[in-house]
Amino acid sequence: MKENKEEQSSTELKIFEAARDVFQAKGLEGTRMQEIADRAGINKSLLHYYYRSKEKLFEKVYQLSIIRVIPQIVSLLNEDLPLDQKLRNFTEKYLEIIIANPDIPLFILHELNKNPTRLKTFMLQEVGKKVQPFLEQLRQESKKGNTVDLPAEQILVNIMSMLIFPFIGRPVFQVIFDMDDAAFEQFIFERKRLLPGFIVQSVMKSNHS
Amino acid sequence: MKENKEEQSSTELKIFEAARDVFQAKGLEGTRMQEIADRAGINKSLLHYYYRSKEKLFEKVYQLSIIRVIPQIVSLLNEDLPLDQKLRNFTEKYLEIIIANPDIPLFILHELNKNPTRLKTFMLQEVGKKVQPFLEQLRQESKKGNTVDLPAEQILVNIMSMLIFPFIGRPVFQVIFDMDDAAFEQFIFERKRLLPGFIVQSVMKSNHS
DNA sequence: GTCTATATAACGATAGAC
DNA sequence: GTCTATCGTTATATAGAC
Repeated sequence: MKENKEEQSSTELKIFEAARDVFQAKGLEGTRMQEIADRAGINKSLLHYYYRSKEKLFEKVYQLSIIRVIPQIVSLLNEDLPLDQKLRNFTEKYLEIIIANPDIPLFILHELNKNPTRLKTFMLQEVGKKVQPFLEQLRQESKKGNTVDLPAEQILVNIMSMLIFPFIGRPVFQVIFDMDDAAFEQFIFERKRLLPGFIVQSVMKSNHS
Repeated sequence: MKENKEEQSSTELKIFEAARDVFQAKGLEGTRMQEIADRAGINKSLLHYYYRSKEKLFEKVYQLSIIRVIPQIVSLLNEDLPLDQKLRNFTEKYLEIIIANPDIPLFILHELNKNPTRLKTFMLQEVGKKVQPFLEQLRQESKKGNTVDLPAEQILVNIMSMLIFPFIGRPVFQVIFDMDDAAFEQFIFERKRLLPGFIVQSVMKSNHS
């Protein structure tokens, strides 16, 4: 019962955090063990003492990056709420999660596209099962004529796209819209305020127009 | 007048195409010159004969990957059409472009996030200028009360997100929805049919409900 | 546990024969 | 132009002192 993550030696934790930062910024192949050591303020060989190899260290970082993000999403989709409230709630909360971890989506998806076997599929399959009730809820509301006439999967992809892509495409949008960093953060802040309503409005058929 | 790209020796072209495939699949740092040589069916040193260094070869591939995609988009946004038709047209055509080049978005965005100075900003600034008239058109229609009440930039980000992200997130969606490759392509085919209508419906206020 | 020093392998790049 | 052989560097990883 004392095997919490907090039990790791301070050094091991420092290494992990340094590795997470560098890996997320530069990817597996772009990362140098030396840079991780420097950032952690320790010697290079200590990396191997705690985590046998670069690959093993990366794997730890990668798995935990996913685990930190996925379960929160799933739980948001399974709350017992009417569809419009759930959409609003999900959009707001998910944006908060991603604002706190803006580099994770590109990190996960880049490595996953390079190496599709990296992700233990059972993790995502678990997510798949948890998402089914939400898709079913969408289908039920669709039958009742309460939503736009679109397959549930397409609707979910639309929502996830609008939530995640702005952070992946950030450097492009900043140039096109001529925004500095502060302006882009303002843009995201505005988005957090406006997107929930837009998504609800796009997905639900308003009954009072 | 004989400086067309087709004038390159067959070897030079083979190298370029091999490099493009490998770079797009594995990124700059993940790519080995040996792998490019193997795929091109030639010797490693020939790579340096035609393109001095790995960095220079990558730069060529990267610039041309962008040039192949960007101008088409811009032209679609500048056609002289009423907003709803333009949205429909843009969505359809852009999906065709991206279906033909599904790996390019992640390739561009990953390298751009790692190295924001890589992209000659003037290229994107050019895009920015070309996009302004479209944003202006959105604002005009918004004033007339014809569109959803959202800043033009937010609307454009929503559209680009729904167009591009499904291809970047493909491996995740395939597992969550339990799709094999054929099923996913069917999903995209369905999307091409349904998305234009959804976008128009989401952005434009229908006047006859 | 943490360091210094070194082994080992891989990669980009070049020299030189043909 | 294209090849073989090799250089010089850098990266991961290990050995061994403290």
